[in-house]
Amino acid sequence: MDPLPQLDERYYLRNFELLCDTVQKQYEDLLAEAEVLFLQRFRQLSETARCLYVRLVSRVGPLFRPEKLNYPELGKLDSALSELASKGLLCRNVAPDLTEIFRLCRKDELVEIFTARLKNASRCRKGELLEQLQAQELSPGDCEALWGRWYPQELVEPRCREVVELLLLLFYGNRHQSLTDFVLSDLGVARFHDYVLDRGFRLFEQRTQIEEYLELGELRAGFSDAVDGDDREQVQALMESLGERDCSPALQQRWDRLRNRVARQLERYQDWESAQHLYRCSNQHPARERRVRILQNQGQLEAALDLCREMQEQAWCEEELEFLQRQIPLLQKKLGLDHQAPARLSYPQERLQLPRGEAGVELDAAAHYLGSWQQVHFVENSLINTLFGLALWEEMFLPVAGAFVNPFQSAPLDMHTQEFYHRRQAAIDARLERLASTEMAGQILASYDRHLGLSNYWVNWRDIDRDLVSTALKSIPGKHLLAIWRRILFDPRANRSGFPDLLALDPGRGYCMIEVKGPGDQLQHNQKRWLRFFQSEQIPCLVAWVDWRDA
DNA sequence: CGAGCTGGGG
DNA sequence: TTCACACGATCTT
DNA sequence: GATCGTGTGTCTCCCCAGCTCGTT
Ligand SMILES: [Mn+2]
Ligand SMILES: [Mn+2]
Repeated sequence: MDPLPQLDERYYLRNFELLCDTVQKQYEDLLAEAEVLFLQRFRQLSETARCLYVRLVSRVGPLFRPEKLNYPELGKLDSALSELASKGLLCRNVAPDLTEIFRLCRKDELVEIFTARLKNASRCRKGELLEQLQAQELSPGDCEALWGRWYPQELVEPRCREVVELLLLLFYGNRHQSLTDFVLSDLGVARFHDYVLDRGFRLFEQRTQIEEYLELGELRAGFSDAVDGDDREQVQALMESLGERDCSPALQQRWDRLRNRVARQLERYQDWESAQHLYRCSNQHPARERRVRILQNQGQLEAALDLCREMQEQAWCEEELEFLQRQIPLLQKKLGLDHQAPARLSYPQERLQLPRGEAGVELDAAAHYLGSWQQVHFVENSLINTLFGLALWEEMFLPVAGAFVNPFQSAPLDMHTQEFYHRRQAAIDARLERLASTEMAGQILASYDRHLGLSNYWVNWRDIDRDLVSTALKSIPGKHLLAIWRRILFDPRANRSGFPDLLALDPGRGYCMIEVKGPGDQLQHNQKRWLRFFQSEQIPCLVAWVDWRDA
């Protein structure tokens, strides 16, 4: 590997300032007063103070012990801390609660602080000590007193974290990327296709859309807390706010996914009414499937069947359709109606007796099939998806309006929506046509060479090397690949998974995709759908049912 | 004392 | 946050 | 036996220091 390049000493400050400038240019009219004020104050700080602030908000916190901060490039931190405090960007002398004390201190320090209240301290784990103290229900005052006696200095806390969060959201257009994306890019760890950034496009056109995104994030975090704390009332409260809330089209999917998760939790609490209500508000699979199952479990079979019929009019996705094909005959049978058993899926299969190996069953099976094939690769989804990404690379990064909003994207924003194919239909059709009519392997390998190492949501550079791409293309007919890619395009989100474990190859002669099933494992729904498709396209595949042979 | 985990860092 | 799997409970046998 | 629900591992780059925790 190439050595990583050196970064400028204060790279993190440059990155943050670039981010601030970009957001301000693009979104100035949507910023609230507090956010504008933050940017003003931040810019007035000395460079050292700005650096320290960026360091602190990039870390977990929320509180810090100043003597533990170690930033040699910033020199003594006292004046920077004072400056931050005087500009309102830092709180000093913050009182920590019990959990925060545990985060800030090592175990031996905790024993010093709480020595009188702890038993068997040396034998207990840190978590057990925390439980001991929590059981004693120290008042905040007690806690503060003990802390003050032990720690003579002031804890500090950077302020306006939520403003920084908002700036990140506006810059990236999501909540999972952060300043580290700059670093990874500068270091060359993550490199990106040279796509056209659509700075004229704004993901948010009104303040309310920003608020909605933030609210979604808060409710999601609230749900996570509620589940962790097994807090049934909080889940109930979430149900109320989620049911009523009306959503912008852009966020509808995410809201519905959260509704589904909350409703699922209500099911676990056996609160069928609330769950039904929330599922009814959701237009995202598996909301309707869950409603059918709830009705069925409550014995309301007619209602369940009615809902199934309604769903059949317009199924939301293949998975839902298959659910209906299984469930409708079942309900009819229970109701004593005429019914027709669903057509059973048939596919090539065989049983294998193998000695138990130490690695996964897939590798044992792969070794076995090396007896009849020249190569066997354990690739699951990675190979087909990589070929898909290589085939449609240029189309993936076409400058479609609103597709690229930050410099660190490995796919367009509409990748998972129905629109992805439609917006690029002419280009994609032309590309597939070209791949079909002229030598496909050369074009795909050229894409491999041209784009090697660039981040692409579909392409797995680590596991799929050039030889494998080349051999696979020699062995799999282009017609098969085109059929598979068309099916991926039909629903890129659902159809990017479920491929068989193994690809067996005789280079230039033939291939077979083999799904390995160990004892007790069954075919997943997405695996069954691909198997059915392989059958209809006469694509060679096999399911190998393994059990262990005693050695 | 050392294996293993976490958070911070480039 | 995804994907595949293991395992146990239950219902469809 | 099939199906369903739940929990788990692995993973988002790689290295290092500091820390935890269980073993000697
Ligand atoms: Mn697998
Ligand atoms: Mn398998």
